[in-house]
Amino acid sequence: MLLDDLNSEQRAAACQTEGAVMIVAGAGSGKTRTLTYRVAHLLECGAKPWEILVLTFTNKAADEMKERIIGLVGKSARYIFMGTFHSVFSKILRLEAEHIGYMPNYSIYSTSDSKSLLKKIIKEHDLDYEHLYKPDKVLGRISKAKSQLITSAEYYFSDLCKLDTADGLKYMADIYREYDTRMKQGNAMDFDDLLLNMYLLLKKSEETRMKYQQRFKYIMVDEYQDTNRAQYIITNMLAAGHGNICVVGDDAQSIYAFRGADINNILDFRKHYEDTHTFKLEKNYRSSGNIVEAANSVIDKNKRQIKKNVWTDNPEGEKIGLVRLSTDREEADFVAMRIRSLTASGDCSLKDIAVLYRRNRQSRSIEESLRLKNIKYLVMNNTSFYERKEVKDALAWLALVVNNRDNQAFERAVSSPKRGIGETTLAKLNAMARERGLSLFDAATNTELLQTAFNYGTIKKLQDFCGIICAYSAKCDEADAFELGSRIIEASGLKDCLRMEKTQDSEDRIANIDELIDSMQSFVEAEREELVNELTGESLDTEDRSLAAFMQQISLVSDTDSTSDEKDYVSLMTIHASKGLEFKHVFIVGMEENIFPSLSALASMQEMEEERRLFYVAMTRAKSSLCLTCACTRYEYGQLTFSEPSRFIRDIDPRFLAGGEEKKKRELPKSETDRKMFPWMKPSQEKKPLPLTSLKHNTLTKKTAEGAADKGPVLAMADMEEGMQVWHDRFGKGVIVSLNRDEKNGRAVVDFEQFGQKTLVLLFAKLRKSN
DNA sequence: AGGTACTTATAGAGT
DNA sequence: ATAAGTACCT
Repeated sequence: MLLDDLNSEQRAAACQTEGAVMIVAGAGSGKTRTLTYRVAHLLECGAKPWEILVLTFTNKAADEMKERIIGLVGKSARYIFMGTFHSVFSKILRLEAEHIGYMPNYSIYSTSDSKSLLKKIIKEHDLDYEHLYKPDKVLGRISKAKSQLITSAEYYFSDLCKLDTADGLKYMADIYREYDTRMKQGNAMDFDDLLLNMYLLLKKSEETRMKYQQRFKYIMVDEYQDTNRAQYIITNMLAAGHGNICVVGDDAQSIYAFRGADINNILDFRKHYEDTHTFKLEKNYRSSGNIVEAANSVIDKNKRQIKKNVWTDNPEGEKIGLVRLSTDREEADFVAMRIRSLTASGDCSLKDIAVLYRRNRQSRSIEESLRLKNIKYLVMNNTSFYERKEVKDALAWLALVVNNRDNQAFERAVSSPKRGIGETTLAKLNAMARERGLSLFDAATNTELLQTAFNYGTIKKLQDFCGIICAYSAKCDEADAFELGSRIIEASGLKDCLRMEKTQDSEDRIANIDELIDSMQSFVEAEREELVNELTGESLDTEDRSLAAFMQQISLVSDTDSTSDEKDYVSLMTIHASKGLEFKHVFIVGMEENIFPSLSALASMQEMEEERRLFYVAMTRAKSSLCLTCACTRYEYGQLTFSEPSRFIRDIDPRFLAGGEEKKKRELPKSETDRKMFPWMKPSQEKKPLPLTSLKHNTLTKKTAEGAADKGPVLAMADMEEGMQVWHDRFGKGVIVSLNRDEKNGRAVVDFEQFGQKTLVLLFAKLRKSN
């Protein structure tokens, strides 16, 4: 019997197929397992695969779950509609495009496409794109609006717009509107548009809404704690007919508030569905007793959370390792060495090991050390492959063929390879096109128009280019992605250019383009296989082998950058990327203030708590061993910087930390120069790394008024906010508890580390930002 | 138009 | 350290 593999609470959750269900699932409590069996159970009870919609947060999670369900119930599970919000919605929007004023072949703009369009708009309006209206910032605000389902037209009247005005960004709304207009003209959507437009589609057309409400009879949402308002509303809309919606989440693992995730969704869920069946999975099957307890002791420090009792009956296991090294290089070497000894003992392979870090760039030093020791590794990174120039160029050609109106793609494709169309020509063409509301492509194919501004040579160049694009666009409906795509890339001449260079670098670039072509081939073949299996015609994603479908898919797929063809490798990834995964042995590196927690989290309590949850996520990835490392110094922006151990280390109950026996093996700097660089190291400590348990108190808390000199300038009232860490020349370090911004009588209650709570008159107190 | 040399800001996470 | 932007040259 299928459900025998579950414990009673898991089984109860899996069997509750009807109505609103909320599963609060602690780390390692068998959440995926429960969801998987729930789907299998639904199918057993007679639901059809295509009536089930499962929304996940990452593609990885979706793929993994699909595989597991296929393992349970067989290949019919392929027809379950399962994927990330973005990929599922992009497929629906492709089918329903005309209802919302789009063409089915719309482009999906990456963040960098969006930013470059914004920059262009901001420049055109003679606004300051370097400081005030930084594309990054502007896109962030637009994204925030969209995640709250505020359209560009509504934005003018929104609270967000008032905030902009307060921040001196009075043209934000205009920029948003212009951006929106251009995106529509270009038949393009950004990531947030996929959600916003899905919402608009359901809202606008009752017929469509009913269609999907009836189609998706059972809806499941994974990682519910990381959904934003838009996702909350849309899933409710889809479930509005039958009310069969099941959400799974853990507030302690909410780590995407920065991207608009709203923890209130979990809380509001039970208000929205009055008779919600709630299940709590608290038994941890993953980690050793020590790890579970240590992680609990950390998350306990957060104030805002739903109380949970995560427990395990796994053996206590090893204590958590803690090592401080002198430099980031040594930290990396240490990790590599430990990995060596883990695998040498024979009870684990590289696949069982992960190195986690807060920021992508930290992978560098780790990679170097691993390479040096010949340890195979794989960096799970979202960008690297598709951000490479040659890949972007090739993709621009493909994008332009699929969607002629894609101006970003036009600009990139027309100038790579170089064909004598430069800045000047493009500027003129841009102006011309905008004046008439045409796309660059349409302008460039309009001979009469061109003759008003360009000489014969330029016109010829433009039209030759457009001719190639046109020829392939005409074949979009007949040829599949691989067939068409590989021909376009050949015709682009990109590879020919590289071939002529004949350098190692150009060889690599060609290989990258070939890899892209390979991925088109496997896209086409994967789809083909599905077609052969069953022909119900009911599943939305079985038939589409077109280049347009390929382009939309890869825009939403994060890439795993392969540095190794081996199957056995150490995994390197950010903590964010590690969510949902587990490893026998986990290293968390860079456990340092200003890295983890990150510098920008210091300002608010909310962000600090999110960082702590992130640490909780990191710790709970480990099954049997966990090792934390930090360095005294590291290079940042090419400059040597000094670090203190992370405050999160203090959050761990010392009972679960290792004493330091294995650390004796490590040697610390002994040379004369090193001694000068690390004056705080006493000779006796040089024999072994500093045990952090003893170190943390003196390093972290010893900080008195003498540090004031290196503090920042005195804060203005407007720059203060509750939860902010501040420095007072007399009372030292503290946190703002409450704030009254009255101009003359403004006061702040500050909780000082060493002096307790004080009320300060802001007019006189010189508060500085503390780090 | 396009290449090269110099300057500057920069990186927090990812669909 | 490095990518991106600018100034200047061919």
